[in-house]
Amino acid sequence: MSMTSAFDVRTVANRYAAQLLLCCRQNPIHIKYSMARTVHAHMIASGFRPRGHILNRLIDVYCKSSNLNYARKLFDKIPELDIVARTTLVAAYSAAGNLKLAREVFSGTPLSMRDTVCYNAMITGYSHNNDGHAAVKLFGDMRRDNFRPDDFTFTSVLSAMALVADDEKQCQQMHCAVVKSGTGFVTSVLNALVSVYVKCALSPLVSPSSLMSAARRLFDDMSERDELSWTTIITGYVRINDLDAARKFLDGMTEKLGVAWNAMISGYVHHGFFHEALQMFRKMHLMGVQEDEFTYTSVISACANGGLFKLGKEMHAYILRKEAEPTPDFSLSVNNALITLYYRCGKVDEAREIFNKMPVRDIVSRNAILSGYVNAGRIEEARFFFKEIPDRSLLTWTVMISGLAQNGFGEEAMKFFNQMRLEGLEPCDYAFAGAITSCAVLGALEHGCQLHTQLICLGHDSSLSAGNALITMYARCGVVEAANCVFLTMPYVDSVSWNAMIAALAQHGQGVQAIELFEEMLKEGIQPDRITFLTVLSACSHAGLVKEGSHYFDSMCGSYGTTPGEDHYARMIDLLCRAGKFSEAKDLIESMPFEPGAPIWEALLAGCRIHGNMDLGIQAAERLFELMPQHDGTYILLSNMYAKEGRWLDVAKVRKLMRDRGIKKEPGCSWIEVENKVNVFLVDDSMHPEVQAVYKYLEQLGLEMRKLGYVPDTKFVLHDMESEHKEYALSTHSEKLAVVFGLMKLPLGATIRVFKNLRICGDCHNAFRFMSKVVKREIIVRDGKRFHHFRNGECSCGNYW
DNA sequence: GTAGGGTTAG
Repeated sequence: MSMTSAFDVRTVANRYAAQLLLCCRQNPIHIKYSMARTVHAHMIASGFRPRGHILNRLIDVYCKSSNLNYARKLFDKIPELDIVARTTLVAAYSAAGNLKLAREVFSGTPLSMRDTVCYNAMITGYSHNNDGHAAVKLFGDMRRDNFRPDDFTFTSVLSAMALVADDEKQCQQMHCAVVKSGTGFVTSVLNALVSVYVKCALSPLVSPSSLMSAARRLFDDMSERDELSWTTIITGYVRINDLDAARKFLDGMTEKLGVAWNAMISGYVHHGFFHEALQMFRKMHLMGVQEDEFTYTSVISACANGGLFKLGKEMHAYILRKEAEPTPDFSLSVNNALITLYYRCGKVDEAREIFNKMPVRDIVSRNAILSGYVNAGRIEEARFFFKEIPDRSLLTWTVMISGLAQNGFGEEAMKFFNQMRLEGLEPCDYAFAGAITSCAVLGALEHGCQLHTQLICLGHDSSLSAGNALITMYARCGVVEAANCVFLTMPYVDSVSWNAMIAALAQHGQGVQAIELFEEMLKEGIQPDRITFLTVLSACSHAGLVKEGSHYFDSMCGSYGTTPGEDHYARMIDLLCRAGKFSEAKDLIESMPFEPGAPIWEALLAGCRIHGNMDLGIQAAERLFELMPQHDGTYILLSNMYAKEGRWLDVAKVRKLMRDRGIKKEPGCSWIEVENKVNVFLVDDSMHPEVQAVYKYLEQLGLEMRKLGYVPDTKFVLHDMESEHKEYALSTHSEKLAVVFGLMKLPLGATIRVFKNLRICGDCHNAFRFMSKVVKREIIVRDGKRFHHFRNGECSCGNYW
């Protein structure tokens, strides 16, 4: 082999260096990566060993392409890596989020080789990966080992401290160290110090204003200030919720710094002052302050959160005009905000169109689209989209879990929650809220309680969203007291919490208490929303409070400026019909500002069923058949109306109609928890030993009841015309099997909780009322969205039946 | 070879 001259080596090295430089210029990272790999392959083929800045550049590109394993294979084994290469590796590994690798390289560097810069890189690594404590500790080690911290060190360690500092003493100690080190005049160090004070101002242990004034004094004494100095003070005021001080500070600024204005605008958005945020933007525009993607994202988010869709669209048009050729960075954040704007105003397809056109997308874009599908109830698309997301974040899972739960897919939501944990993600309070909601949907009280315990253990018990989910869960599982306990012990509540608690009382027949709670809510100055009114109207309906219901319905448009929607009208019709006030119900329907739709007729039919108002009921059913001929609920309501009057031939006609029109009687399934074991009942399982046992018990019970003289007077026993077991006292719906199973297993006085995947029908309702009296147990049945509580022959429920 | 902020998803 011929000796290569020094001259040749230099030429080759220069050529490679030039090639690498070329491929690193203005290319997306994956292109840089593949170009660098090609150059590298040439080096290997020609026997050239990269060193010095060529090696560093290669390391940089490989690491940034997040192909860490490949980078490791190439570089970790090189024994003679110099301190510069090692520092590059440390910085690159930690920038890619892999602290473990960074630490390995750092620890593998002997003390004699280390310098301040490599400590700085490691401290920054910790700081970037949110490990403030480790950064501060390494800073201590560094000083112990006699390395002199410089201005870079202080800037990094202070920004790490801003993650964890929570008392004034720590701030002052660091302040002293800065002064002693002689870096106390460096702007970046002082900025970082100010932000530590600002962070401390948020700690519950201190007085925010005193820490904030310390930060402000530091700022006032600075000899040189840059953009960041101003911005830090503004965000400080914003964070301690002193928006006026922030605004005053900004107004006093002589320089026109876009970043500072951005901080102010986002502060307003954060605290819900959307109009103020937009006003700031207008002023900024008029004064000619530089706008950028941060400005636009905040402003669009103000429109999205404030429901100002028209303005939002105008902003969209304005941005398109202004930024003819946006950079990928610009369009990423702005488009993400736009996606949110569009799906929030119900235009998921427009949002998706923006997503499709985006040059670069990230996890935020994907999560936003996923939320769009979920919020629109387009679960099938959400499932598909979720599957295609490669880099699922905690939020991705959370959106999916709560989306499934809210759309009634409780079991699937639970599966996702468990899967997420299996993949090593620790659920946040929102994820818990989703899982708890799925327990509410399933009526899984035991599981819900377990989640409640875990929530407390993980310190999420003061969470608003989890608390709201717990109220609903306990209420849906029949434990109103627990719901109330959660409501009373929550540190912060919002209108959702109030709504949930009012609904909890209403669902359990405590209509009067529900109204009282509503009045209390008004006294506390909480603005009722459309959901509140829906809940209050159904509370009135269940408690038979016609006068109060009408009053609240009227006050909705009057005092609270909300327009009643079709659902509100439907509740009013329900209220009036339950009270037998059919002519008033008819008047109300005629006075409606829109054509009555299905919910209105359904409420009317249900009311007619209760009072046996056949003519009107049949009219309502006819309208429903026109509007939605395939909806099984209408047929069930109608047949129950006939059944109640003993018109069995008409019942049979309705059943025939159902068969003729191909409306399937869905296979019902019920389940009951006894001694922590879940027992599932399907009507089709008649040969199952457990079901056989139930039949046997049922037979005995039937005999007993006949002996007591109950059976001959009860029409419901014969109602299920298709049952093979009609000779028994109770016909064989799955929920009845479950209840009877409960009677067999649970002692007198116990509460039997049954959950059903379909609506329970009229004869079951009668049967349970009757059973709760005869067998002296409380029976709680949950079906779909409704709740039935049977006690001593009475039923309180949020239900038409 | 190393540093500091303002934004977007529930």
